[in-house]
Amino acid sequence: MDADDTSNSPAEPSFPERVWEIVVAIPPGQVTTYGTIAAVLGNRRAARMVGWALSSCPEHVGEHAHRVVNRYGELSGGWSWGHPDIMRALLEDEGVQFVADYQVDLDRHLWVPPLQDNPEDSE
DNA sequence: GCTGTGACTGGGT
DNA sequence: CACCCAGCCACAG
Repeated sequence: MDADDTSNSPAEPSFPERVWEIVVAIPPGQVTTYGTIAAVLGNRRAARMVGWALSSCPEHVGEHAHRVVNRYGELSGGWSWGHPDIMRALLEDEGVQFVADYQVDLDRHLWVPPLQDNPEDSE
């Protein structure tokens, strides 16, 4: 059989697709980290891919991207809005508390998405 | 096709 | 929390 079969549609969600699904599922007033999303997807080391996915995400996903921060709760991708202050305003508007001008209180707003179906990653 | 870079993380110091 | 190092994958030059 030929390997070129574009008519086939496995409909298998790719990595960035799953990232966007989780990002848009983050409830208001809550935040999550790149590593958490990557871990739920089954690849904790894929945190970089999460960032890449968000940097190349559709506009509707960008509406939720402000709820994604790094492991220290810092607005690492704040400049993607033109200025971190914009991202901070969005989070504060949802009731998120900050321990610094550009650092959220993870101990209070850290949200963990529901584990996906990933038999792999036994760490 | 190799190299550098990146919205990252974890562990050690 | 800060700095250094190593691992991870995808994309741009």
